[in-house]
Amino acid sequence: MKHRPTIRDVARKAGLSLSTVSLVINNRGYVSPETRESVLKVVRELSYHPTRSARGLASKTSGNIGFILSEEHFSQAEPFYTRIFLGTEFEARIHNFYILLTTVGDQFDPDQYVPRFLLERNVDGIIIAGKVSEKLISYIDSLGLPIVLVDYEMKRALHSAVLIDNWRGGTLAVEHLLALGHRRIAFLGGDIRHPSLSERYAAYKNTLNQAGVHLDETFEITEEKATSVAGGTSAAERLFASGANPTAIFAVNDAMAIGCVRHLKSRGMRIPHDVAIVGFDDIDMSAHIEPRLTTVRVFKEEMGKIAVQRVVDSITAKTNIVVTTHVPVELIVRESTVSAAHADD
Amino acid sequence: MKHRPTIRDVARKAGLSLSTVSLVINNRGYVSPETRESVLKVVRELSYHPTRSARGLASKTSGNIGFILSEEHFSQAEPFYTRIFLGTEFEARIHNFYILLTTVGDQFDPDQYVPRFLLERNVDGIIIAGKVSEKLISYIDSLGLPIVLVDYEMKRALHSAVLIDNWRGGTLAVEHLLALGHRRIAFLGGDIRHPSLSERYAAYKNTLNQAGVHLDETFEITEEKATSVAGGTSAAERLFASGANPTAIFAVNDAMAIGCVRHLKSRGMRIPHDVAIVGFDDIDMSAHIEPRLTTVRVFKEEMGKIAVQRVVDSITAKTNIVVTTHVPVELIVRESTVSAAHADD
DNA sequence: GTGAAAGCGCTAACAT
DNA sequence: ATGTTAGCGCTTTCAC
Repeated sequence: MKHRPTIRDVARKAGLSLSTVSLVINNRGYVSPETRESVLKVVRELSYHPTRSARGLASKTSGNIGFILSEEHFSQAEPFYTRIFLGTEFEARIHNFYILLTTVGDQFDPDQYVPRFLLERNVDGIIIAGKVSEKLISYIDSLGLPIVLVDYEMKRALHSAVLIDNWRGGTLAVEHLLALGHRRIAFLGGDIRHPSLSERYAAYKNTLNQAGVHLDETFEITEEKATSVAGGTSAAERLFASGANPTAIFAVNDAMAIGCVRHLKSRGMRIPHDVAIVGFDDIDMSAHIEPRLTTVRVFKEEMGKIAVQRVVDSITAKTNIVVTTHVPVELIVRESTVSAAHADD
Repeated sequence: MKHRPTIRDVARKAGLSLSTVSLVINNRGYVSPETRESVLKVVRELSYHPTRSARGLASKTSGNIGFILSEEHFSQAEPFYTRIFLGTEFEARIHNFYILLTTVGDQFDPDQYVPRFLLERNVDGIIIAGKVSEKLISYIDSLGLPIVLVDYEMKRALHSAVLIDNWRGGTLAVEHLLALGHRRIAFLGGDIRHPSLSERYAAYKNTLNQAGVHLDETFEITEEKATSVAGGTSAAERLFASGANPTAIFAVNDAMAIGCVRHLKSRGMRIPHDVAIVGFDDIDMSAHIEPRLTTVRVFKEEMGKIAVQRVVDSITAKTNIVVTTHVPVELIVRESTVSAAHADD
């Protein structure tokens, strides 16, 4: 026998039929223990392994999970979503799936461009990270593929989602600043249309309210386009240009916080002495900038793992239960707040 | 017609045979322009797309490229290899391939564990990042799959490889320190068995030699197990514990450089005033630590892209040309060397 | 240039 | 519990 063995070879050598061998291999149906054992023996002897394509064609499954990310997140190699992606890769292997990555633009027009793995029927389920066009989501729905959203939710919860506990995170961050005695706490936000970010903003306002701190609109920067390092710098510029004099800043994510730190340093301000800063996400960099950044840790790999578990559940169980998971967060106190300025009112 | 169209539907509607349609779709063989156009018209009308599994079964191709990474690199989410991986994802989509990621342990025993995509014939070519067991490489060879190595090379160049120009990088780094007036330049290395690292070490020694600087063995730490941040810290400890008093340090990679910076700071030494430091790799963090790290930039995404191009070449051309690419490097001068201490001999 | 026919290797009814 | 029989949707000789 020259070429690699097929299920036929196994059946022949075991003196059984194709279907019996198939049942054993897929661990399905009822096969007597003796028969099963003899099949497995031959499988071992021939070191037989089913071919993915053949399986796929016959069973209409691919063994793949599609991971959809927005173009900008991917091209920037965003440390946040990259981590989530790596988390899915990790978990996928445990469930014997592979992850197929693709990116999509802001807009979605099915006549224009559709992720290839959807057209080719090359995925059994989809994980979507971050915000994408809702048209795309309904398109995928129409294909009957299970979808799990990560760090994004739609108005009506028709899909399983893995979300950050943004409300709690925002609350923890602001409470931390309050506990340090701060009262003039600014908010540095970006594109607040993303549900994760708007929730952090809401938590900020709520926490201050609860504490009886007057909300000052000049302390809130909420229309910076990009929630990036550059966006953080420019938001900080605008904040101080407006004459605001906060003693603490809650940045909507670490990237903005880092940009903000950069700007404050350039103004000769000392952190946390003059201004304390809290970020959100706990990206790798946060622990390495000077001063090390106090932030709200998000378990990014964990989110990816859970997303895979959910989508695998939907694929295998064929059920349509919608499960929304809020992954807990953790306040990580570091040097950007630790020796906080004293309250001044 | 309820379900998605097959090549049959296209053939029928176009009044042609399956094979003709297939030829058009695959852009192969000779089909008259009119026929071709009429096929494409029907394809558009039905919005037909071939199914990957069916194609794969018939043509014995998968449309996937396997990416093999060592377990430790992956689990640590090593920023270096992660970037290379993202580079491959990026380029793969351009060539209509998907990347399937897997990890392998240090040892390879085909009777023990073989990457699933190899057993399932689910990849058309392989990219290997970093050092893996040579047994694994020969095993893949025996399957007849093209291999491209990234940041690793074997004694005899039987495989295409995408390599860093480590020699030039090491030379640039040390020359930079020499130009700043340093003479007592230490080397902080890790597991020198990795060809990339040993080459950096060799370049270090050669450059000092060329400059007529005496090589002092107490200035060379070359048996630290891990080339990690922790490894850098411990290597730096040992360096100074031995009584060495360098004015500059060339660390074999940024992770070690960062660990070294950490140790120097804890000793109260000022960088670059007391000791200047150069790293290698230019991982993201390097630009964000304090002081910002002078380093040798490696174009990691670029390496991933080139690797995909090479493996796609081998897959499509079916040729066996071995191409070794040395990706250029770039010295990035930052604060960890910029106001260097003065030469003292 | 185009068509007919044979299979790629497997799964999934349906029988038995 | 195991076997028989059809395909899954495509590519690929080989005729014509």
